[in-house]
Amino acid sequence: MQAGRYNPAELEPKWQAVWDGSDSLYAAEAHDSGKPKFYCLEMLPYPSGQLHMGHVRNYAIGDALARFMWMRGFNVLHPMGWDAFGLPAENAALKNNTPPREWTLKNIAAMKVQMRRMGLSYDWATEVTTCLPDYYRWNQWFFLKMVEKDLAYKKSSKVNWCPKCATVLANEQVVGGCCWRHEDTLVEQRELEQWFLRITKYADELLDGLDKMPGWPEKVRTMQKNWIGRSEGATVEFAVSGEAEKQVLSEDDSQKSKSNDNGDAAAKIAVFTTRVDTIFGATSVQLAPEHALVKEWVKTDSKLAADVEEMIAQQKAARETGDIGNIEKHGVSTGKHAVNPFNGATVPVWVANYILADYGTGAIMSVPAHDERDFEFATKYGLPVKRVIAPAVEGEPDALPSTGEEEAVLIDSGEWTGEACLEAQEKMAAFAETKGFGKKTTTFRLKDWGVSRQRYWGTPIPMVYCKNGHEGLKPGGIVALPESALPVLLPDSIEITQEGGSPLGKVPSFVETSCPVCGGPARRETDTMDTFVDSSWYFYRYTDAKNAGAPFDSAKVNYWFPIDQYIGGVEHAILHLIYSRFWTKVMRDLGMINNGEPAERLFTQGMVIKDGAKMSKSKGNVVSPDLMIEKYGADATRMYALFAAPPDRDLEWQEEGVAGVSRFLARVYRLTSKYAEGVKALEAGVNGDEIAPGMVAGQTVLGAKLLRTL
RNA sequence: GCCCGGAUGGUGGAAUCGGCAGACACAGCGGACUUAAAAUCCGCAGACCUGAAAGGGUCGUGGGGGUUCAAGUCCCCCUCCGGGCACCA
Repeated sequence: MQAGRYNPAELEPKWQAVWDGSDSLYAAEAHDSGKPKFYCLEMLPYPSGQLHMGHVRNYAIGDALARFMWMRGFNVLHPMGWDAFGLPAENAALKNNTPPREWTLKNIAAMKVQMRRMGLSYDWATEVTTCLPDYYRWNQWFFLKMVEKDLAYKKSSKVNWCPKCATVLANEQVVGGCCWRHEDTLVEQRELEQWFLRITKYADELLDGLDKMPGWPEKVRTMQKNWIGRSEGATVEFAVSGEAEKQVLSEDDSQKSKSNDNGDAAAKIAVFTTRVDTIFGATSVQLAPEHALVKEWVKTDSKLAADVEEMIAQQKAARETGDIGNIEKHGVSTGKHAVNPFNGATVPVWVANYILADYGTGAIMSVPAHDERDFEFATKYGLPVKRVIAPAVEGEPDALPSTGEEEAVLIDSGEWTGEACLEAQEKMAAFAETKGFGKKTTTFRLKDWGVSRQRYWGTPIPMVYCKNGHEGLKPGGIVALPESALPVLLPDSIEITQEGGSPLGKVPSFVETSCPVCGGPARRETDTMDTFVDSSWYFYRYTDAKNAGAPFDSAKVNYWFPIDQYIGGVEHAILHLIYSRFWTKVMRDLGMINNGEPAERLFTQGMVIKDGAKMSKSKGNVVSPDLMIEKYGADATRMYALFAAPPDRDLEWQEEGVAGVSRFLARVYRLTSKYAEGVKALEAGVNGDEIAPGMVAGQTVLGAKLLRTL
């Protein structure tokens, strides 16, 4: 028998047919198999209809690892699914007049064919498709649980609106002021009634957990840390002098409203600071233009009203040119004054464009001597600068503003003079609390997750609005459906529009329903859930994908979890990867799972680039995986993706390199074929000229390499 | 501005704990096979100097300093490129 010629076009389909034919080949085994388990997971794709090189790289890495662990004798779970809800299906519907459901399922089928051609070792018996009712009904189920636990609530607030998507976006979906799907489209602010998930309840745990996750890249942990943005400091109340109005609180600060019944209490401004030790150096108080007190004052001060309006307009303009963050500091005096409760000093109250309404209390004390921004502002407007931290070298004052060294000591600070800054921070906050004008406070940058979307192709929110508006229920007659009413099915053939409001609102058979409490007429919620809800827990469903009575069986999840290796793009660092950590903690608190973190190890692979730029249609540098497979075979394509650059770095796609890998595989094949006779003699029954393809042989080596890298 | 990466031949990159820099591959060059070409196989290949050749020598991992018997690798300073965050009080 002559040495076989390497012909992937012949070889690969043959073996893929063998693999497809044996269902159990890559199937995970039962929990009592006695083998150690290994859960290898790649982020599930959106079924756009076309696999791109980024997918190929992601899945080649996961596949090599899964096979490696499988061959080492682990019980491996290596599933795949489809993040199948989302806007592109609606856009396609508008464009081609194809229903989103049909379009999506067709794409899934096409991509599955591509994945099989890639020779990826998925256990298709555990496949999850998020747009099918047997999956999304559990989104609804979780939502009801969260309503019950007060983790889901509805409120009116300023939200991000993408005019192209014609829907609201979560904060995490706004990238550089633009929509995450439309990087050239600026997000607008709109005031809307929306459902929110109380992710902030877990802010501390989400943050502190990051330090106990050595298997996650430092980069991702840092991004999450910054996103959560915990600041420890204090709030201190400055009384507005000469005011005899009711206390006005910033909008988010509902807790403090108790001490509000005293009608003649002076208006107070609560400021948040991380450096309460420098309060003796405060020479003004600065309010955000949107601050509640400012809204009061402009009613009787038309000059102030005009100035503030202009400030807001300027900010909006800056946001539109992308210059927000660089605009010059700018402020107007309100003519009012406030009293520093620590030393009784009366300082002017200003409105300034660099104060954010939605961070802290929307108001600060300005300490120009020890804060750069305050210094810049004070210099511009001639406000006094008062040093309260001793210079590092006595008699040689360092340049202002100075934030103080570790050992810095306070000066000119009344009874705290001579205290070390760090200690003074603690003591002064405690003092303020005993005196009732302040307290230690922690604020977060993280906001609750807005999950309402004014779109059709998503999970219906299982809530109704009773027209009778019962007593004792949430305001406005908001009624949660009973579990027995699930799933709330998405109606099938409807007209997709992109005008204001969800397309579901125009489907009477969907909207009109009855109240589960009184039986009277009711209107369904027509917004759908953010698609990031779907991907927040999909990897739990893989362990028990066909369960019709529950999202999953806890025993199965507890066996497989945590995910041993999660692999995907870094672009989800503060989207999917923070939402799914939140969801995991919620499920843990519902008693459904043991573990509080979903993944032991996370790997973020680099981008695939071509001619120095990320592959994209607009740049015209897209390389089609299908074409590569056709020309060089799946093995060469995959092996090149693994070999040509370290998995965590960007990979420059060079077709000559794929050709080189293909030649390498041909050599391996010839070499093995040459010895096939001997192998045949040793193992009667094996076809000598049909040595298993490079997929297995090559990947043992690459798997070992990968493990070291991961 | 702040945080995190990165910089090694013509090219992608390797060097895992401080121990022969340039693995492997692409492109290139020479040879074999062929009527010829492709494919395949064998070989050469960091730069510079030197030698007829075999060989010998000097320099060399973005730049500058340092530690060490020994530095791509550790320390300090700087430049450039990529990414993230960005008035967060």
